[in-house]
Amino acid sequence: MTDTPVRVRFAPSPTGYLHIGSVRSALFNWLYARHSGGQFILRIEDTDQKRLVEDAVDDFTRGLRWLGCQWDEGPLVGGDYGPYQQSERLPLYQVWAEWLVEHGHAYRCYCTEERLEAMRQTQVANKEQSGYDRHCRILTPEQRAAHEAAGDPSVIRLAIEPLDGSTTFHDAIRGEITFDHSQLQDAVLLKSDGWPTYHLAAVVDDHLMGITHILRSDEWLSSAPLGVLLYQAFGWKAPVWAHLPVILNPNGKGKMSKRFAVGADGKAIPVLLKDYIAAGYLPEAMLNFLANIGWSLDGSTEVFTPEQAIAAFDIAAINPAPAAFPYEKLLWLNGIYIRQLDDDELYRRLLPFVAAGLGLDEAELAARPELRAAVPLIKERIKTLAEAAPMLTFLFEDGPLSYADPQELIGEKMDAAQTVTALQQTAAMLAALPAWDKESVETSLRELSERLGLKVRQLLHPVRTALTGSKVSPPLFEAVVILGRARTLARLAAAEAVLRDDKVSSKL
RNA sequence: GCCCCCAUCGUCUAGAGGACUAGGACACAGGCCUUUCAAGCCUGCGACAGGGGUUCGAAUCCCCUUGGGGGCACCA
Repeated sequence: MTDTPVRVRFAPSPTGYLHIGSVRSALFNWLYARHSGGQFILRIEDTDQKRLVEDAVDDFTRGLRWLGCQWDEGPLVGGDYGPYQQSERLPLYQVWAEWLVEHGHAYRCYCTEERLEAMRQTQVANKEQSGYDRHCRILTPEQRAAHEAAGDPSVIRLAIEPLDGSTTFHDAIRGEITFDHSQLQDAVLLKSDGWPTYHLAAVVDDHLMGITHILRSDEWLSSAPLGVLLYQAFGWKAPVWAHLPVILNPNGKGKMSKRFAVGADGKAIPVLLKDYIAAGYLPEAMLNFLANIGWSLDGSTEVFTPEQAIAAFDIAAINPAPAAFPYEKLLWLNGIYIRQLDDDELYRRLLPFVAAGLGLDEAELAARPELRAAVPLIKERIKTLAEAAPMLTFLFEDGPLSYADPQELIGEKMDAAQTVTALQQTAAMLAALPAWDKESVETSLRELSERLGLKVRQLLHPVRTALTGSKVSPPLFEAVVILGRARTLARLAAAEAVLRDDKVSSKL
């Protein structure tokens, strides 16, 4: 345990919606905060004005809450270390950037974009190492005065020092990591418009907000020494760094991009949390799934609660290797969680999805009895909430079904005539049934199949197809009950007629 | 190109020198159950990237090679 209370943060940039990889980073931070009884802070890093996406912050807060990772400080909830939006903290960064200049750890650079671009071109042409040539680092006081007098715009750059040294820091997942200073850039800390870059803003905020552990994506590893040097320059106590392994495309090729990901079968899969939400994944499944990428509860337990994860979470146990996104496993897990829900709860969650899938108004759907009755029938058959609607359309169709291929109505090892007879008999039997419940329907149909000398599956095939429009459907006896006697008899008659017509036409 | 990180079944992982005949899970294949499809249960398939060391002993430690990933902006 640490001597000071643990404070971790998730600091997304509102340049896009919540990416599934970011969500994993947020989750690990949250798990660690809860594990150690510390605070989880949400901070918005909106220093790139050009790429701002208007409703991104809303997407972040909704996504995090959907997952169940509530932050202790940040947007919507406040806190003692605010504001939690970097655009509202500009003076802070300017003050600290100035401080660095005054203390010789940073310097103003007056290089124009044109000069920088020309320098890059030359470096590429000569196959030299790329990077800023530190032109303005060695300006004389007179030269600086001249630039200032001329009103030339400037940025503030970090002065890497010593230039021939190296920086070593400890990563809680990977151990000691050393970077030679010859590889480091005199990175821009404050842009010419007075806004900070990530390097400055993150360090200033992490320090001012009392962040003790920085768990962030592996992509930041290369710029970590900049952060270390900055903490040193400021004379601040450095936090613990832990760089989380990146998540790769499911096919293992390249990291999952902001825009799309490639599945194992080469097809695209969603990358944004909101798309997973819309596809009908459960938050409890998503949390469980994400926690299992780069970390595991005990190596053998696949399904576990947030409480279990919190209790067992350990930064040092995180696997440093990049991981392909195991999409198939998410689907499987989601199915597990769906089956764990009780029927009323599943019904509640299904409502908006089925309404959307069927093109019905949610209130209208809720007023009907079919969906609630069908929940137990589809529970074991869906892996996402969105998959329910297509299986249930036959229950909400009030008119006759269309049978694209009448041949599909014909039962196994049966002909059209036999099928017609079977459908007729079924209709007659069901019409006369005294009670309309599952047992009565099942008993009568089983008896009928015996009487007709058919296997149950043989009889049920045409009945199923006639009633549902498909060879595949939820369990038939229950479906018949939900469908009701009127629609059942109407469909049986319609199917029989279609088969007759088809038989006639094929004989002509 | 340069720097950094990583390396166990197809995939997610367990394994922190002897308990490894390398465990679990997804996927896949077969079987059972069965009114279709599922679900469930059972069985099977399947890995320590390669090469050198260190050690009585290496998946575990070191080195090299190879492979994969990430980063090299007035973006984060």
